[in-house]
Order: sequence, then C-alpha cells, then structure tokens
Amino acid sequence: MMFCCSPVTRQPLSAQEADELARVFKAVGDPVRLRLLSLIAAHAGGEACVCDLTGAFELTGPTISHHLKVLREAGLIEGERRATWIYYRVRPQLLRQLSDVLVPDPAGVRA
Amino acid sequence: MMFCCSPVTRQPLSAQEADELARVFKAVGDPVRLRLLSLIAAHAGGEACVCDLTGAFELTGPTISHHLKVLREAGLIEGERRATWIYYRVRPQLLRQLSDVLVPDPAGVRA
DNA sequence: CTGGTAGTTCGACGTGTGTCAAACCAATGA
DNA sequence: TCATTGGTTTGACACACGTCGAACTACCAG
Repeated sequence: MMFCCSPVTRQPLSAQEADELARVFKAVGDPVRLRLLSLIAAHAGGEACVCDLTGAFELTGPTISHHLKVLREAGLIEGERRATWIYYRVRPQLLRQLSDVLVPDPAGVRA
Repeated sequence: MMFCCSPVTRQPLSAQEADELARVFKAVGDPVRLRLLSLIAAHAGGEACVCDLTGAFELTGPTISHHLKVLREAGLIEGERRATWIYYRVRPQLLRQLSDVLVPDPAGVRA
C-alpha cells in the first residue's frame, strides 16, 4: 500500500493516491464485509475460521467466501490454513492507515 | 448518524450498525469522491465552490454534481448557496467518527 | 424581460457487484 | 481408496452505479 499518513483534509489527494485509497474503502463499503471484519477482529485470539463466520449470516458459503476474498485482496485481512480449517486475521497496519487518513484537521490549521 | 464510537475491532457490529457505516464508507469508496472530499477540506477557508472543483477532473458538470450529491447524502459535506455560487464544506464530526471506528485495538486488549 | 452563467436533475447506457447453485480442490478419516 | 466435511472457484443473473447529453432551475446583469 503506497499511500501514506497525511490526512485527506491536509492537502488534495493525487489521482493515484485516491485510486489506491478508494479500492480499500470500497472493500469496507459493504455491510457484510464490515461485519466480517468486525467478527474476525473481535474474535477471541484475534482470528476466526470461516466456520465461525458463515453462521452469523443468512448467506451461502460461496457468498461469504467472495467477501473474504475482497477483504483479502484489499489487504485488510490475511488467511492461513491449519489442518482442515482456514483462519482469518485482520492486518492492523492498513486499518490504522485508513483511520489516520480520515482524521479531520484540528480547526484553523489551514490558511 | 446513529453508530457510535467503539471501534469495529472491539466487538462485532450489529447488522444495523454495519448498514449505516457501510453507507458512508461506500460514499468514500470512489476515487473521484475521495478527491472531491480532499479538495474541499484542503481548500483555503475550509470550503470550495463547485467551480473550483470541476476543473480538477476530466468529467462533465453533471457527473461532479452527482458525486457531490452522494457525499452530501452520506452526511460528509454540506453545501450552501451564496449569490451565484454554491459552496461546499466538510462535516468533520462524521469524518472523525469514521476515523475512530477504524482504529485497531492496541495488541492484547481482547481476550 | 431577455440573455448568460452556475449548478442540478432527468433519462439512457454500459459496466461493476452481490448473490446463488453447481462444480471443484484440500484435508481428514474409515 | 472412497466418502465426508470445509472452503473456494466458476458461471449466470439481477440490480446498483458511474458517466454523459439534454433539459431544467437559480441567480445576476443589462
């Protein structure tokens, strides 16, 4: 992930930065994916296997799998197979970057 | 906006919270809207008229207008007409909420 | 009132996306 | 080796979304 830490409110984003950022925000711009992210992050041990996740939704396996893939390709989570199960964990660095980039300027810093 | 301040990583989002949050993240999940938000926020005085914005893109007026409407309906910006021009300004409260909700837990807080 | 500029709304069109069923791959266990 | 369970991939379909041109509204200047 190439964009860096200066908030969106500081100076105008370049088209490139905007493209990269938008890709990630689009990934969290879906209620199912947000809940998946939240379920994984808040799960005991910081990780959850897919079998823990599918039960929380009225959606089929393939659909959950699709959303996990979107989150994975956005860099928000990573998965690891252990024996029969695949465990997902969130990648806090990217989450932190997203959080930082949205922080509003303290009033009056701009000209 | 009804969702509140506890980070997504703390405890699983309810379906309702996820819906509301996703609506807003979807609004920032587009490169043009991200740049618009950034242009408005970083503009001198904290506001910009539409005429300041359209020139920054290779897009027609109606398209810019459409994206501004999406940002407006998401609660991220607000517009005010003064004489011939309409000035947009970002609403920092919502930006702050989005930022807060994405902050990762300090390691080891969860069980 | 007429003309001109700023901006939005409307209607249409092509592409992207969420969903599912069916087929497939990986690991375990008789 | 075969059957079973966990997950992903593929293909198809309906709907949402980004974009544009054209029509429209709001304001200002003669």
